[in-house]
Amino acid sequence: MIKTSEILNEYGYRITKGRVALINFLISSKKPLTIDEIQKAMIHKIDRVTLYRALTDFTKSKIVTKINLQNSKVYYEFISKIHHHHHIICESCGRIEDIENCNQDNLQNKIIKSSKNFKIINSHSLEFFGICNNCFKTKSY
Amino acid sequence: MIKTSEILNEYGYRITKGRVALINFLISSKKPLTIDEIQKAMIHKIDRVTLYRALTDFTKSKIVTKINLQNSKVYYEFISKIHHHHHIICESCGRIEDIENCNQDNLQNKIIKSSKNFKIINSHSLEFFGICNNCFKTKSY
DNA sequence: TTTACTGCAAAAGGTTTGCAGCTCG
DNA sequence: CGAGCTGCAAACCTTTTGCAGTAAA
Repeated sequence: MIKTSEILNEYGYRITKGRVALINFLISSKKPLTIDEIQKAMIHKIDRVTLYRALTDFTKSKIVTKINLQNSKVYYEFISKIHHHHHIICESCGRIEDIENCNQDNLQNKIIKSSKNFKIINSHSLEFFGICNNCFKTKSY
Repeated sequence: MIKTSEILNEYGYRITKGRVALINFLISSKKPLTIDEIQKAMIHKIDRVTLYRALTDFTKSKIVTKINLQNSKVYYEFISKIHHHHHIICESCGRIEDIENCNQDNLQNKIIKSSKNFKIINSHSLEFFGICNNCFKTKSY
């Protein structure tokens, strides 16, 4: 069980009702969420502007990651220190599934070796786009 | 040498001065460009709104791809049918380098096998974020 | 001639800023 | 008490829409 207040403390944030609720919601959701989804879930608990400010802070502190799933929508997801993962998103309905399998270390090493302009890689993003089984069945792709 | 007018024809677009110039510029740039960069290069040749419309059309036709390089900036890049590639972007100066090495087919197969919700993957995005050699030297990371 | 493409103005969305008041430490 | 956090209004920036005029096929 993750102690939300400890996370906030660790990064020098104050323990406020809004920020605690936000982190808890992100943790429990276990998937990338849009600002709208977050705000709907937290209505009357936190203002939209405050939400933006908190998410910006948390992104800088790497408590949260900001993801772009092509949609031109921005998603936020709690960063689990335990498992780094990626996503596959359905281009039809937007359903998101985690992909645990990553194993880019090899590739990362190869890239560093062959690049003449880069020697440091800090992170990467890897997202897959497809059609989920449900949409495949119901919408005849 | 790629014939721009043939590309436009192939997808049923008209051969207009603006669209020809746009595709030519994207091809010659050989890297992802922001709307601003494109517009600056094409000033007095094409209106910003027209640019958006052309890029939206071309993205739908897969002549061009829209890329999100975390920056919260949107980039557009001409899709070369010859080599599928990815990018590494410098988190300090925004420099972008191509990565030819991809080889995600294996991973793609594994994902399809292990996913219970997805059987079709249409595409993927893979971007690396780091610090380029130049920024590393001059800004002491 | 027909319909796509274009440019301008305006609208619509999403995100950020300013500021005064509140609250955690 | 002081700095960080919050909410509201307003500003800002990017992208889209409406519409009339222009140009490609």
